[in-house]
Amino acid sequence: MQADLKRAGLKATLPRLRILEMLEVSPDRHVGAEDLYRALLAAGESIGLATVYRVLTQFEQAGLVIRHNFDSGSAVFELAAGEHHDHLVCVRCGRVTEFVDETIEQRQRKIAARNGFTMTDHSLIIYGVCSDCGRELD
Amino acid sequence: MQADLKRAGLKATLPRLRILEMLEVSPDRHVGAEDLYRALLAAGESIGLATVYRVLTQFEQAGLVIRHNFDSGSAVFELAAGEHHDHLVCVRCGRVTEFVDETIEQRQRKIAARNGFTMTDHSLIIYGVCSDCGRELD
DNA sequence: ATTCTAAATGAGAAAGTTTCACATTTGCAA
DNA sequence: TTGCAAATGTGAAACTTTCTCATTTAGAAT
Repeated sequence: MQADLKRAGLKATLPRLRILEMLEVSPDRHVGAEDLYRALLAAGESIGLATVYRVLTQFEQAGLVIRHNFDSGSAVFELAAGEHHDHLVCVRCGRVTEFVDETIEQRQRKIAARNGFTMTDHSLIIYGVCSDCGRELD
Repeated sequence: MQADLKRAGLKATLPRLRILEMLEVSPDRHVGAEDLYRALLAAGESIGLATVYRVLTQFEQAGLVIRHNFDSGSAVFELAAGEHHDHLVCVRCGRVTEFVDETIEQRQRKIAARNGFTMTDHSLIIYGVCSDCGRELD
């Protein structure tokens, strides 16, 4: 925990520990900065919103979290545990499901190469209506 | 031109015509609302920024343009001419290249189905360094 | 343990993007 | 032409994110 931060070259400060903790404990793996901030307040911590943004950006740079720009307008963050994956986002309830598809991964690499790009990252988001929300539409 | 708007159920007003025109003429197919606004001013039009946003949103809803949320923080818009495609974005110069890959399209549909999602849309962005920018790195 | 210093934080201001409200204007049908 | 609903321009407002800077804190060196 503290070690994760040290390894990332970051001082183990209280706000950083709390934010990391919150990300690990959070019911949804994908949370916005504002949500995280409110959750911290609700948990009795007093951490400034600016710190939340700062720390999330540092975590991103350190590879501890991943920032996603879903269609919502504001970014969501996810603990970078485990391997790379892509996302299915429900346009009704916002539910996020993760998936991996090696075929797509391969083709992306090919496409980048074919176009002379050195791929640094990629983002695949499938938007749709999840099974729960689809059922509600009688 | 006027017909495109009528067909979309939108009155053929001057601002809408100018914005559509600008999108067709624009050197990059992918432009931000602010850029578009400044281009209109530069062209001697006096169209409010709010109108640009409003009209772009209407065009999006009418299927005339597509809104993308690249990593830049603000949205970019693209004329919805031609068929669906995905994007390669250069993280250095911002250059956008389009591509289509039927294999990826198919697998996406499969993945959505397998997860009980009714796919409404999707967004695949490959980030990387384009050939020009790669060359500059000595 | 104490002290010291660079780094980190909190608070609020500020910047950037997008939307809203409302008085005025405009497209279009009668 | 005229009338009216729809659209626009302006500026304010909402929202997300970053910045500034005085104060606090983690951790290294005593």
